[in-house]
Parts: sequence; C-alpha cells; structure tokens
Amino acid sequence: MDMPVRTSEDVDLDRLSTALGFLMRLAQLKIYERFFEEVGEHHLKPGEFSVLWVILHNPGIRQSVLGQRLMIKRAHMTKLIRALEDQGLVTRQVPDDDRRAVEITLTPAAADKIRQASHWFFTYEDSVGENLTRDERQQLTGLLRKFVGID
Amino acid sequence: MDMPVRTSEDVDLDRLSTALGFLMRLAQLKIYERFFEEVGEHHLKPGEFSVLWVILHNPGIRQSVLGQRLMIKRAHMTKLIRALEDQGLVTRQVPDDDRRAVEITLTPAAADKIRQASHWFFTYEDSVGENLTRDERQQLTGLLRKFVGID
DNA sequence: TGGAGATTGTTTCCTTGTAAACAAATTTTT
DNA sequence: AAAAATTTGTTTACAAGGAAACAATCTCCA
Repeated sequence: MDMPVRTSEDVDLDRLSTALGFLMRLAQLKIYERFFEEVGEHHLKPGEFSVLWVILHNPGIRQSVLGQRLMIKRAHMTKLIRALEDQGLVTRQVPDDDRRAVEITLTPAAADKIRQASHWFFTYEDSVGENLTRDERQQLTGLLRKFVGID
Repeated sequence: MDMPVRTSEDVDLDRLSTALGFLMRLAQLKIYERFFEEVGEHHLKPGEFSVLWVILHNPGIRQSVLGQRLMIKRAHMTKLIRALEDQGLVTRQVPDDDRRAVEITLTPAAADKIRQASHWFFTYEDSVGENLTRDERQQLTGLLRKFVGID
C-alpha cells in the first residue's frame, strides 16, 4: 500500500536533508518568518535596520562599500538609500576626491531613532535559536562568521 | 582625522557581527550568488530543483504538505507547480477523499531529468562551505538541522 | 442535520530584489 | 596626453515571492 504522505513530518527529503545550501535557506526563511510574527510591521524591516546601523557606525560610508559588506546589489541600494532619504533619515554627499561616489550619513534625528530601534532589533536577534543550547548557539554563530568571512 | 571607511573589510558592524539572523542572511546570499556563478542559468533553479526532488521521493504529495516542508507559501506554490506543469514535468490530480487538495506526481520524463540534474545539484551542494574544515562543515550542517527542526 | 468555522488552492495586487543598458567620472594602457 | 577599460550610481524593465480576498470543500459541534 503506497500511501502518499499527508503530513510535513513524514516527507522524505533524502539527500536534501544534509545539503548545506538547502538547510541555510530553510533556516533563513524560518528566522524571517518569526521576525514578522514577533516584531510586526510597525518598525523598520531587517534590511533597512542593518543599513542604518552600519551607517551609524561608519559615518560617510560609500554606497558601494555598504553594498559590498551587506551583499546588497547596486541597483537595489540606490532604491533603499533614496527611500531612507525621503524619510529624512540619511543625507547623500558626493565627495570631492571621487565625484562618482556617494557618501551616506545619518541625520541627527535618525541616529536617535536607530539607537531606539536597536533595542527591539537585538532583543529579537538574541532570541533567535532558542531551541539550541547556549553552546550550540555560540558554535553556530562562530561557524557562520567563518563561513561568510567576517573576522 | 575621521576618515570614512573605503573598503568593505574596514566596515564596523558592531553587534551586527554576532547577530544570528544577520549572519544567516549573509550566508544564504553568499551561497545563492555562488550558485549562479558555478551552475549558470542553463539548469533548474535551486527552488525548482528541491520541489521536484521532493516530489520524486514523495509521489502524490499534496501541494500544502510540500509547501509546509519547503517553507513555500501557498500562493507561490500554485505558480511554481503551474510552471512545472506547463513544462510537462508534473501532473496534478484531485484526490477523491479531499476534493480541495491537489496531489502532485512527476511525469516519467521528469523523473529521468531530475535524476540527472541531481548530479550537478549535489555536486554544488557538496562544494558549499569549502572554506570550512570537514569537521566544521559537519558541525554546521548538524546545527542547522536541529535549528530548522529536521530529524 | 445544518450551520459556523477551518482548510486548500487560486487570483490579483503589491513589495523586494535583480539584470542590463546607460552616463559620468576615474584609472590604466599605450 | 589620448584611448581604452573600469568603477559608481542610476534608470528601466522584469522575476521572485508574499498578503489579502475569494470560492470550494471539508470538519466540528450544537
């Protein structure tokens, strides 16, 4: 009797269940989904927050550098920055030594806003991976850091 | 002299560099980007492949179950399945015991195609994480499995 | 039994992100 | 110094994926 599976627990993933790329995609989707359950829509989205956070800590950073570090494509970065500019959160300035580039800085109002937002953002981030032990979580973070080449 | 950063290595991520969600997003983007460099456009995309692979191993699986396991939303699943159907790779059948549902099966031609595609797919998957040691890679895979709740 | 409510898939509209072509500025080559 | 190639950001056109509303079916319970 060859019953088709009816519940997601019974699904046979075969080799897919050890494929690193596949697992990473699943993990990322899970995190993202939970983010919107917990944090809701009221706030900045994770992408926007990380852009602003990095500008806060690297005032005058150039769009291209920001994009490289956060893996955001140039075309998309243009839109992100413009949206932030429209909200009065960042200012764009073309530097004298390279007039193709654009340097980004937070407005004073934005700097405050980010520092506030960082509270719930990192509260959420700290809650990610609660089904792991403290050690496992630390291991995972370390391995991911090495994997993506940070530090 | 407060020089703005000029290279992505110099970017100060502050607490972001240990935030699990952030690292996971970066890792996933890195994998995805490399996928297209190495595998090119000629083949199935990772999402399509995983759907077909799971159908191969779970014939007659229902769209909803497939979506739950692969974390694909219903609306998107509908489009994915229709695209595969248009390519003659899957067939849809409404089962008698629940006429809302749709059961998916591979066509014989598709089954062959997937078995071939699995060669390059898993070759790529095996190459992911080559900057880690064998042990680290294994650890990472295990932690991710636990994190996403597989096994 | 007969609603009330839940589930399943679909459609429509919208958001997010990418690819490709482009213009302007800079760097490299010759 | 002039020409060629590269970098940076922008625009435009498109693809991937999600939210909400909907119709059909099924389940539960009064």
